[in-house]
Order: sequence, then structure tokens, then C-alpha cells
Amino acid sequence: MVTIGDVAKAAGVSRSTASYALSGKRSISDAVRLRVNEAVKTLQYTPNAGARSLATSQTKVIGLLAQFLDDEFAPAMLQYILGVSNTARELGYDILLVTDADGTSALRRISDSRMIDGIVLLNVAENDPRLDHLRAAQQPGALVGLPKDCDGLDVFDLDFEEAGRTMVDHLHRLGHRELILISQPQHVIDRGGAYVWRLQNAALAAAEARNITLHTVFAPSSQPAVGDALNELLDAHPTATGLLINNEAAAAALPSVLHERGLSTPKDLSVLGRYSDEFARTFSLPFSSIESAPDRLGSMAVRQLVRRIEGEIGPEEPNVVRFVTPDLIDRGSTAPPR
Amino acid sequence: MVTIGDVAKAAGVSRSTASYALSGKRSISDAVRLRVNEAVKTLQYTPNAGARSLATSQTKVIGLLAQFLDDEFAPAMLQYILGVSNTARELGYDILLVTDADGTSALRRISDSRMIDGIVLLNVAENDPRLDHLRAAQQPGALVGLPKDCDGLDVFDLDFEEAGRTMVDHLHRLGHRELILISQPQHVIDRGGAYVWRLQNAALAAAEARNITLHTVFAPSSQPAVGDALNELLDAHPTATGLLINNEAAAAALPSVLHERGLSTPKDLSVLGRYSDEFARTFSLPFSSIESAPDRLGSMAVRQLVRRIEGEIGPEEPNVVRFVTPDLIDRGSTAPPR
DNA sequence: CTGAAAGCGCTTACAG
DNA sequence: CTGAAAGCGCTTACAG
Repeated sequence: MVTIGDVAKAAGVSRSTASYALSGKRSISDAVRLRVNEAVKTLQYTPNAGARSLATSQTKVIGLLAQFLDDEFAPAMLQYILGVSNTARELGYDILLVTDADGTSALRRISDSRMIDGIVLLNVAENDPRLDHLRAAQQPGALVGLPKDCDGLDVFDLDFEEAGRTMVDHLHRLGHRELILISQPQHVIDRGGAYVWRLQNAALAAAEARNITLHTVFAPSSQPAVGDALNELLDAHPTATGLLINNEAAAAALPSVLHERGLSTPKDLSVLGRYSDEFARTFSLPFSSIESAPDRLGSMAVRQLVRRIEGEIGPEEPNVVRFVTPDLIDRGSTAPPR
Repeated sequence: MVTIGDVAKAAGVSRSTASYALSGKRSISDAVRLRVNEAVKTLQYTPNAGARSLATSQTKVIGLLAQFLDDEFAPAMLQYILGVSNTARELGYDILLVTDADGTSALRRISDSRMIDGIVLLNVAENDPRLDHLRAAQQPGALVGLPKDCDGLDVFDLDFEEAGRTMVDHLHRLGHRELILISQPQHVIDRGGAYVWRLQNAALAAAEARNITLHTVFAPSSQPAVGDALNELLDAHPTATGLLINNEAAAAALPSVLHERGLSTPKDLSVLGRYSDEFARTFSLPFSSIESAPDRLGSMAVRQLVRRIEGEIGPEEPNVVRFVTPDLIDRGSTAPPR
């Protein structure tokens, strides 16, 4: 393989001069810079990443820990991954994608071996076992998802409380007085998916404050089952006029359920979801929704992480916990109840 | 950080002995091995990946080039990625996920800088511009998807010809005499998505051989548009009794289209798709289908790649081009025409 | 503005 | 069975 030594020889300079000419870390005569650049081009020189990382303790790689859990809807995950990946590339970093079932040991592996400069955690749970190791790691970490203890970590998440309030308020303003909130399965809460109850509790509080009825229910996240659950739900609350959905699988299943029941939105029922616009397009969902902004959250996490990696923010500087304010995207599925 | 030097010191041996004790590449007295292992444990030693790769020219990382094209249905891609990632981990490799729009330069970047030991290409086109660089690369490559020229590359793909024949034969045997085949958009073919016409041509040939009518059409891969296309199609061919679908977005949109038209399968129409079982579950698709086996294809590609990387197959050994025989998964959406 | 040299943390012939 | 040393390909103080 062609090394910087070959470049140096071809340019008639020392290896250090060749290196500096490429990095620009000290002034170089135009003549030399020109010859070095030419040598690089003709020899097709590319620095060896392993050698560089050994010398600089920098890999220019970010570890991305994504878990594909049974109780979660895989297509919704993809948006976060793409948001992280695209922003990382923009900032000059590559992505080491880790999908191990055992996230903790995977984290340790890539961190301790210095394969990466920083770590993004997706799918963060209330008491995420990965966090202890992340805090102990040499590399900075950024989370998408809010754990109980954010100490020492930069955290980005949708403001699910605000999302819950907005959903209730929006339908309340339109005149609705009895609503149903469909959340992720109980199972998601059990393993620490705090966003489920963060949204739900805020929605319940808002409903109480406005003195309206809010039925809450946990629905499955797998497709055949969730359709049945939706039907049961509509049977159980025939007087409810609005449906709030914090469950991607339920949102995806709803169009055919409504169709089967001969219901149309917003005439018979107002519907308001919580998912990304990309998700809505993929599944052709005609419901207004709270934008969950996965690409933006992934991007924010990476930007902050890179600032830490590159020392723009010192390790002593306090961690940030940033909530994205939920936007409501109107697709015309809400209206006053009839 | 703790190095192998620290381990050696703690165990009272030389660095080379410590290294050999860990790699097992030469015999070591039990006493020494014990002390070394103990030192590793107490010091929490993990080898530095960059240093190791510099010394061994091995990174234990596989590059995964995935393109997310507008004309393709993103959720269908995820299965390939997961298949590759999980198998790689099983074999001791990590995944560098590259989603750059410019796949060619991304390939060059990770290859020339020796960040990876081998490369998996997803979404391979008929004349894929990435292939020239892959052939010139130092690292072996494996493809998921069949290009025109497979020379020097290991290739894995579904047998789309057989898939096309099977689809036609299956409905022919049931007594159907007029079918419609819905393919990906023309656009996919234009940029080299050979699988579209591989399936279609084989289906046409099979239809001709059996003397039945097969209407073919390219439908959009985006959701609102594809629904309209399906409706037009059913309007245009009212006497057709069977629908073959080689277009994930069309398959996802079909249930509601059928519902709107008051059609049920297989009573009014027999439907046979081509997508993965995982995809069917995610979208709750009730149609029988040809399994596209993305996880299996991804896994096969990685296994072959690792065999090349680890020298079990020499570079002079001929490349393989392997087709997965399509299985038909019966979900009860086909029956004799009425 | 440039060069010779040390060092990053490993592995692996070479010697014994 | 074990050790001293060279080398992988970079970067970066240290000297001039």
C-alpha cells in the first residue's frame, strides 16, 4: 500500500513535511505543498485510518447503538438511524452500527477498544443499563430518549408532556369532550419506555384541567393484534369523538379498521397521532399528527456529540437536556364533533 | 489507558508473552497464562483496535453500503441491513454503515483508508458504478443484488426469474387465465433495478407458454400515488382475476384499495405478492407471497465475505453467484377464479 | 520553512 | 516455554 513515506519520497521531502503539508498544521512553502499534493494525487494516497487513530487517538467514527425490540415498530426506528448517519457524515464521521441484543456489552466492546470517538444511544429507557457504562466510558455520549438520570450525558427527546397536552387541547378547543388515548403496549412501559406515560400523564392532567373525559389504553404493537384492539376500543366507547394515538402500529392499522367500521375522519371521528411525517408518508396515514422529528433528534444528538468530541465543549461543561417542541401537522383529520 | 504493557508488568512477563497468552498463538505455561488472564481481568484490559489493526492489517469491521433511494420503499431495506448486521456480529465483525448519497466515493473512502476488511453492497444495480471500485479495492466484496457483470465478486440474489414463473404458474394451476403484474416504477428500471424486468420477463414468458394473458404495469412506489394507480389498473382490466405484485408500496396500499372497491381475496380476486414475511407482518398484509428473504440474503453475503476475508477461500477461487429459490408463503389469498 | 526522531499500542518473526 | 526487538503508518514535539 502507498504510505506517507511514498508521498514524501515522490515529493522530495521528509515524511513530517508531507504530513504537515496535508494537515496544514504548520506553514509550508507553496512549492512544497504543490509537490506533495501532486504526489498524493498521482500515487492515490489515502491515510491509513488505523495508523492515524493510533497516533491521534481519534477515529472519526461514531458508535450508534440501536436496539430492535420486539415491542417496537421497526420502520419507526429507521428514521432515527438515518438522521444520525447523515448528520455524522456531514460532520466528517462514519457510523459504526451496533444492533447487538446485549447493548451493554456491545457498548463496552466498542468503547474500551477505542473503535469510536463518541456514542449515540437510541431507544433509551428510564433506567437504561447502558448508561452506567456510557458514563464510565472515555468517550462522550449523547442520547435520544430521556432516562431518569441524565447526569453527565447529553439528552435529546421530544417533549412528550407537551405532546400529550397539545393533543388534548387541540381536540378540546374543537369541542370534543370524550377522547381515547391509545398508547404503546404495557410491555414498553415495563422495560422503561418512559415516553409512553410521560405523554399519557400529561394528557390526563390536561383532560382533567379541561374537565373532559380521557380513556386510556395500551394497545399491542404488532399488526394483527392491534387491529382487534382498536375495534374493541371503539366498541367500548361509542360516545367518544376523538382518538389520540401514541403507537405507530396502531396508527398504521387504523385506516383499515375505520374503513371496516364505515367511519370516516373527521366526520365521524377526529384522529390525532404522534409519529413522523416520513412515517405518515410511508404508511399513507391521512391523520393529523404530532411530529416526532426523529431525523431532527438524531441530528441534534450527533451535533452535540461532535462538539464534545472535538473539544468545543469541555467535559466539565454541564450536560444538556433538550426537548424538541412538538409541531402539529394538520392533515385534516380533526374537526368539531358532530 | 491500560495497554498490554501494563498487563505484562502485572503478570511479570514480557509484552510478547502477554500477547501470545491472549492470542494463544504459541504454547504458554499454565502458570503464566493464569497470571496474564488475571491481570487482564483486574486491569480491565481491552486491546486497542487501531493498534491491532495497524499491526495485523485486520480491522474486524465490515463496510455496509446501503442506499436509500427515493424510488424505493425504505422499510423493505431495513431487513437486509439487519440480516447483514446480525450475521456479522455472530462472526465477530462490526458494521460500518455507510448511507452516503455518493456510494462510489464512500466506498473509496472506507476502502482506501483500510477502515474495513470487506464490503457488502446492498441495492446493486445492473451497471452499478460502485462495482469498478469494489473490484479494484484491496478488500473482498459481496453483493446483494445481481449486476450485469459479476466478475470477481460474490453475488447473492433472489431468483427473480423463478419468482416470476412461480407466480404465474401458481395462478395458472388454479385456473386463472387473465392476470395483472404490478412492478416497481419505471424509474427503478432506468437506474438499473434489473430484478424488476427479470421477474417480469420470466412471468411474461410463462404466461405465453401457458397461453394466458398477463397485463404488466409499472406503479409508483410512493403511497398516495400508488393507490390511485391500483384503482386505475383494476378499472382498466375488469376481467382479470389475479394480481401479481412486485412492488412493496403497492402491496402495502392494496388492502385499503380492495376494501374501498368492496373486493375481497381470494373470492373476488386472487393476489400474490413478492416481499418478506417480516414485511408482511409489519404491514399486516394478508396476501400470499413469494418470500424475498432479505435476512437470509444478507446473512449469506456476509458469510461468504468473511470466508474470503479470513482466507478460507483464496482470491483466485472463482466468485460465486448464488440465487435463493423463492418460497411461496400461502396466506390464503389465492383460489380458483369464480 | 523543514527534518530526524520518538511514540501511539499492538503483533510476530527472530533468538534462545 | 519466554524475551528483546522490529515494524505496522501515522502525527507531533523538538531542533534547527
